Amino acid sequence: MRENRVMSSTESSHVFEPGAELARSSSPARILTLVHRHGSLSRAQLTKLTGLNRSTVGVLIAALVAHGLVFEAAPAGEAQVGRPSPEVHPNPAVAALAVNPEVDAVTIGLVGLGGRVLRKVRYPTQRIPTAAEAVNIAAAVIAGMRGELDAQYRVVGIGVAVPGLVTVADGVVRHAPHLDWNNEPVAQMMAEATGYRVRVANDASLAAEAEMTFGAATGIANLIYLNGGASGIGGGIVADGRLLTGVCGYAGEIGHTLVRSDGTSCHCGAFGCLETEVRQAPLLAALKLDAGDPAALARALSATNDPAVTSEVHRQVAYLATALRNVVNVFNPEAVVLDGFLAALYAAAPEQLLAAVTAQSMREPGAQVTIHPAALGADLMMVGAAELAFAQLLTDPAGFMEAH
Amino acid sequence: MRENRVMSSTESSHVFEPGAELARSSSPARILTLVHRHGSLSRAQLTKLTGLNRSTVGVLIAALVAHGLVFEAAPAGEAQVGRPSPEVHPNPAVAALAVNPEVDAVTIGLVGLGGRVLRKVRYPTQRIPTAAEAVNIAAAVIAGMRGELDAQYRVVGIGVAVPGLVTVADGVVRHAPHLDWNNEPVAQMMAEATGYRVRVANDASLAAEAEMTFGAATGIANLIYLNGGASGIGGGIVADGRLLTGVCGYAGEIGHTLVRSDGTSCHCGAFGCLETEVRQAPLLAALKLDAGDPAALARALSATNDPAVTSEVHRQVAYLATALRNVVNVFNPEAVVLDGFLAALYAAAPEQLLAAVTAQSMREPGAQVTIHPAALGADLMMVGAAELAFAQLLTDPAGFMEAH
DNA sequence: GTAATAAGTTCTGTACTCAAACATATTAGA
DNA sequence: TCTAATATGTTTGAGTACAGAACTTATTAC
Repeated sequence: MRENRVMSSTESSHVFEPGAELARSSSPARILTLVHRHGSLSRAQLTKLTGLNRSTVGVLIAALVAHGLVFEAAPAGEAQVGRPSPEVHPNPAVAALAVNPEVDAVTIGLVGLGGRVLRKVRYPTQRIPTAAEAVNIAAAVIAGMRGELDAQYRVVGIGVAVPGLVTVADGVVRHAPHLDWNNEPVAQMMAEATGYRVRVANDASLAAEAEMTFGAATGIANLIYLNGGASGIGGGIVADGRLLTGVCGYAGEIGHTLVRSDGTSCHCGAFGCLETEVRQAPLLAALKLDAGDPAALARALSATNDPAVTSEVHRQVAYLATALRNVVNVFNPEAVVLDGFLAALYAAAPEQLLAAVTAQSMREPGAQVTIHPAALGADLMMVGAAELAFAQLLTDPAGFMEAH
Repeated sequence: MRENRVMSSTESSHVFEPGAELARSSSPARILTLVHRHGSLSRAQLTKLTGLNRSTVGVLIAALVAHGLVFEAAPAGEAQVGRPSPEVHPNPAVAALAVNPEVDAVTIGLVGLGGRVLRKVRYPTQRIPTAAEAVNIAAAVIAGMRGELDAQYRVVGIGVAVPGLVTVADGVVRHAPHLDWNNEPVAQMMAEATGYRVRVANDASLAAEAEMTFGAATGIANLIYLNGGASGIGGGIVADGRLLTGVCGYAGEIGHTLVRSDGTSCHCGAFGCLETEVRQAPLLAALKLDAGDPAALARALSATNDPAVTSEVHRQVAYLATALRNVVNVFNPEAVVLDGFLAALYAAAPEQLLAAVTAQSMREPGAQVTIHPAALGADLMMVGAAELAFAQLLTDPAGFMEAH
């Protein structure tokens, strides 16, 4: 357990160094990552999945057990012929903190190795929080959990999911339009306020990774994730199993691609963006709802047959299809995962969306792609942000445990 | 030297297996790849670049020398203090064949390890070649070179660059609209016709990789490549140093993204694509040229001050900027490389394009991106296609040389 | 109760890599 | 011209990761 220590502002080592995960993923890393992603696997399954010799797998798991990262237990499922293979479980006491500032709340969570959300605290705010306020709220909640954390958990760090452009290397939020944050060194602020190691990234990118790792697109290596929120559309792209980041970590802004040449101008500086044409507000207005809960929206959409609503749904689905046509042609993804009100929109007119995407896309990539609603729901951001904090541990378990 | 043997159609091993390069890039692979990409490097430089111990580097280079993949020579440049470090050169006698079918010709090349084009034969065709004709032409040219190849070279295989959608895993050209090829098993056909191992991929994707490896974007890990040809616009995307392929290898079709909602319909099934709005033909028409040579086009554009030409240039640059805005927001690339008539278009109005891209893109990724004309010119496709054939050798030099 | 099966365990060999000590080829300066 | 400084190649010995073979163990099938 780590001691609760005060950090000086020069002690920058608690901001994760970029390139720390450049080290080629080692064998212990592969095993720990598999166990983390699957929740639990038998030694025999790990042997098959890694392609390593079973004697080697034995040694590696023993080391992970010695480090307290995993534990073995008797097999649970129905028995097979042959000696039973013990199941390897991730140790949920090895945990990561997740922080997700939004326009109306700051959510703080604790996520165990294996991806289970162990604690979640949503702290509503009266107005849009500043970066300093968000950090203070998170730090206060974490301070409140500190006794429990130090007694029962090994916390590997904090992952912060921010709705905006983030330079991942230094953890600076360059521009979060809806929070009105500009050049906020969130990683440093959070590290100084809590003493934990901190990494920051774009929320939709983390969501994309979480959906690939634990959600609707488990095991799919090429996927597009799009989340429709009250304030806009965020996106994340996973290609060949890796999240696309671009040079600075800004990649994935599918919400700001052209879908309508004569569209209205967008806060991003352009016009006719997906985000300006496909919005939650007109749907809620047509339905005379004011709550932004995606599930309620989906229910209301399926219940209504008001032609004004239907027409708005069709209009938005057409623009969404155009955006998807672009990304399907450019990425040849296996799946598109829709979250938030976009999932509700899809549920309201699934055939229309799929038909429009297929018609506009090039034949071959268009025939490949499938569309799914997101699966992780409320815990998505916690899991995604935690993944950010787990990354270094999963890349180099032995090195990480020795260093911390 | 491999013997000239006849292959049966069941002998499918000569189509490269997918996933063959899944093996984590080994140390000999890293050294050979560095030498191949740089043309030559001193042992001291290799030690620094790989981070390996110099004794290890010595052993590895000795093995590569023993396999005849590289050779050492006295250092050429100006001398430094200290013992001179011998330069390691790729052996150009280890070579790959490159084939590039186009609407008016089939080009066959021989490219040595290190990326130098050693031979190039352009075989013009009277009409658009069928897949069988293209394979026959290539096989005939290769048969003609066979004596020289067997005597002086070790040929690692054939890479084919096709302007169309290609399933890389099995080497089937799904759809090449301008060649009018559909579901042509080019890898298998070429393997049977020549006896060599064959891999096939999209031409623009290979060009993107070649520009990253040897051309205008050397060492840039996140780049967008766009090539404007007589028949359309092809694109390739490199993210984190790896070419994006998508699930089936169709990724990169930036030519088929929306730039104009009321644009004309495109052969791809959609409308308002970059490829339908930005075309070489109207530029040539305005200039009263009929040759499609990009260099001549660039010269003519810079020489003219005909307002009709200028207006067409401005119109096309505006649409190109819109397409670039989309990819800049989605990928956050470090560089955009423009080739073919798009390079001429850029040369004609560089400030306009850059200003429009910067204005429309989100501020942060827009500020990051630079625009470059392509550097490799005529040899680009040969180098790119050869890279496809070299891939397996570069990934596992020892294993490859033992097996072949 | 015995065979078949599947898997964990132990032991040994090999390949890769590093570090240290040593050898060598060059420049800088006395 | 000689010597020091420097950078690098070379040799040797040791450590680590991993595979493979032989052996052991726990389960099902008959």
